[in-house]
Amino acid sequence: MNERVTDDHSPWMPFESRRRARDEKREAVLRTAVHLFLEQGYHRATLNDVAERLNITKPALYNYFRSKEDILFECWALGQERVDEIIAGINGSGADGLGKLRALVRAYAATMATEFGASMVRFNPRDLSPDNEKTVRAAKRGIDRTFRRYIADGVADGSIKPCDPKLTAFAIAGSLNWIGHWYQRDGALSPDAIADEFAVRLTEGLANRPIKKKSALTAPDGNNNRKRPKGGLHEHHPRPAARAADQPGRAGHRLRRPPS
Amino acid sequence: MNERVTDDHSPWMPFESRRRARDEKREAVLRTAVHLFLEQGYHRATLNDVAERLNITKPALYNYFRSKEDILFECWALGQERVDEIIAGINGSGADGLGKLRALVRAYAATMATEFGASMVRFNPRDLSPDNEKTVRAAKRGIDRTFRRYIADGVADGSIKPCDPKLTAFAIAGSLNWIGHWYQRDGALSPDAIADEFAVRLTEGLANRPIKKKSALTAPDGNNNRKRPKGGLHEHHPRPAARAADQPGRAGHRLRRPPS
DNA sequence: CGCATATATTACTCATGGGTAATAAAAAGT
DNA sequence: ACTTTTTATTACCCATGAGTAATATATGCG
Repeated sequence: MNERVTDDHSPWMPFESRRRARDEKREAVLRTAVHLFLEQGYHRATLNDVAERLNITKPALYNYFRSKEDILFECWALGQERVDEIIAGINGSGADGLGKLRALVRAYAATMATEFGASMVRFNPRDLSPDNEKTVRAAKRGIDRTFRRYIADGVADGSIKPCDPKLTAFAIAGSLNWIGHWYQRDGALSPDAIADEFAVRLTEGLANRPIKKKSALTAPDGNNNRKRPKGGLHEHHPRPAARAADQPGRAGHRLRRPPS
Repeated sequence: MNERVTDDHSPWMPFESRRRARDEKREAVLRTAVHLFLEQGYHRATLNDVAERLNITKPALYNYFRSKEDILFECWALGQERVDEIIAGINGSGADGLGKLRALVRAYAATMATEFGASMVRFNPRDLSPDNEKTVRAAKRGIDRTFRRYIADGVADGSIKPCDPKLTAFAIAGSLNWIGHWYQRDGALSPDAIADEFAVRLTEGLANRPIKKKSALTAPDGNNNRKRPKGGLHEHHPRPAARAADQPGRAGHRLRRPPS
């Protein structure tokens, strides 16, 4: 389709750069929004605040998102996508229960030190539409199940001392989730330092063997992912067109898109 | 003053019963409010909701509280008072570092399973007036310092293995605070069961000696305090009088009172 | 009873902020 | 250059809900 590249300029450049510019702006909105939502709370932060900080005006935001709630949900989704990647990576590794648990603790702790990660635990699901709320709650249960499964696996394969997987998972996940509440991105502790410390401390009481090494497999990007969580952040997001209620809330997962 | 008890009815009865009735209503407002604030979030729950559930109307609430924010703050204060009592009790005990830490973990966990306890970690301090926000943040720092101090004491007296008190305190407090997010008061787990389990699990990795007994001194009321946290809930709270801005936000701590 | 005080109701005000309509200013395409 | 599409702006609308004024109803009390 349209492969007439007769003259010397690729006809794809404009399309591509336009699409990229759009997604970069979209991303900038989410980064600004998650920052303000965490700083002031979802209800106190206004869309005017978000727009003003981006040097645009409120209605411009509606070229990229359908509603304030949509923005909230997309912020959450970026954090969740990161966690999904982490879990997929660990499931693919051949580690035993304790190894998988340590890897999860480490990567999850680092994620909680990002703003999109913190949004997963500091946003109130009740502020979302019923559909989006269901999606979020299901994802939270999924994370909880993963913790419990790794623990149960470890008990089964002997790498973890016998314990109640449910309460143990709550205890560990609680410690990690709380990072999203106290971590100051301008403070002294680096996300990696916290992640390493927690990976050791939260599992040493459970382990049947001493700690060997920081399993690096679970943190594909070694650095802290401050600024622009590069996960699945570049995915089209076509555009709203003239305003007209059309698409429902959104499909199963990912491939979210604005109005039109 | 006024001890003329010439006729057969104590002149104190009416005053007293009136004052008590008032405080009971005040308390009922707070219990309803904390429930709705936790269930729907502070901003989604309206004062009409609170009033309706009490079979009164919104303006009636202003006989007991100066503002919605005042109600929010008082909910938090009840949870905080309970924690203050717990810490005071433990400080008075002669236990060593590990003993004090275990006692705190146990009592704090049980508190987090109450609605007023959960309000301490689920309410956003940013929703409070600047003064009240300062009070809350100071109290949070105080709790954190207490955890660190008990841990440092334990390391010093040999009852706790060497560790970083700061991160260890964050880890333990995070686990406990998270209880306020997941605990369902209509679920299977009793607050005591959770408290016992957490007291053991969160400290076993740190202890230099095995666990001996559940230190009962820190939980004065053995039962779970479902319904009406009887702490410092009865304390006058005079009344608003005809509406007129008068008293400032509130003094140092406790002895809070309505408008005028 | 009859005065005073406390408590509650009905009927408002009014600031806030999400969302939209109409339209202008850029880019892209031809 | 001219047309179309995308992106942004200005100027609104309007639902919501906190808080208030005026007033009515209990309750206490001499």
